[in-house]
Amino acid sequence: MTQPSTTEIPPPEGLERLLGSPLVTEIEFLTARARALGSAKANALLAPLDLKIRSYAVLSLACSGAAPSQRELAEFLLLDPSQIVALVDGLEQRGLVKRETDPQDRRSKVIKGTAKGRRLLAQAAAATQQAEDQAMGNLSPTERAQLRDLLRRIAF
Amino acid sequence: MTQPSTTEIPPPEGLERLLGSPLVTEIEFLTARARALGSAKANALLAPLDLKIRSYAVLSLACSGAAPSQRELAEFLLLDPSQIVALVDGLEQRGLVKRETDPQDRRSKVIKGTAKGRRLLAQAAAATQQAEDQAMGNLSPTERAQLRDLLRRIAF
DNA sequence: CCGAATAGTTGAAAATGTCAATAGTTCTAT
DNA sequence: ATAGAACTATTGACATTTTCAACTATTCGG
Repeated sequence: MTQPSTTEIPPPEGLERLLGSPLVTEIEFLTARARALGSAKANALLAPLDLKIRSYAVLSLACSGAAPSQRELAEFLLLDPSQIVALVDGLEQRGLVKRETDPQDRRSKVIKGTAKGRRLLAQAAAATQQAEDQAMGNLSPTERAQLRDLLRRIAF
Repeated sequence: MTQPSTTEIPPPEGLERLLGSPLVTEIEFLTARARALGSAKANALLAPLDLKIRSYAVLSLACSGAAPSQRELAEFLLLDPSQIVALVDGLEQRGLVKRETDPQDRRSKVIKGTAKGRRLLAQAAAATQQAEDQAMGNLSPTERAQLRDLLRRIAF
């Protein structure tokens, strides 16, 4: 005796009921969900290159020409300094980045991408670009630009 | 020439240099950073109520009237079902929600907020609202609405 | 020069995420 | 009607991530 058995339309997802919840109006929830979906996709596309979002971000900044110190990476990526150590260790062992002690301040080490690192970054950037395209398939280029700008203003 | 070092101007944060990095144009990175900042703030404001973002989300959905099953919560919050068990356990032990086996399908358990749960939710919602206000202080009400809509479209 | 502060590193503990196995229930196809 | 497939919640193991407290080397301020 199931009520919606005979001629009722089965909901494709069944979660429409929850979409009306007040939670869905909260930016915090929406960013968390968008991030979870996006990073899952990006990680999947980066996996063939033996990178994750984290290591990709470090590699990208290392190759950007900005020559960030590990402390700067930690602050920028909102990670604990000890995590940066692990990430840079991994990339350095693969010959993708190198540590250089800053002559100005010999406590700090500047992270620079190697030629090999830049080559891998090119592929990785293509992968994340693809992930972004998939994630934002619903949005027009204008809307994507809008979203980028709005996010940038709450992310810094 | 990327060296504007006319005089030694110590930057207030020092991270401006990294803001020009290509990484900053990637939505994935921006949502991750926005989410990290936002959830840190929200968690801090929820801490006095002995809630975290996760438990708050479950409580909110439980009290929404939608009477979600645990499987639905898992899918909606993009969490493993086993994590839902733990979250609901915690809330149930505090008398904030209750489990009811669905008469329609006795495998599934429907989560409903109690009166006590709704009272706490009211305070918690105020806290997250405050967190959101702080996080989006830079944005006008119109921009906030825009951001919400754009996020909603990539989050589902 | 000396003490305070900082950058990187190490290691441990706590929190999260992931996954496989299980019991009870429902569904599907004979 | 029933056997087998599929699904829900649950448990427990295991990996990953997060968080934090030391410790060394170096720089900074007085």
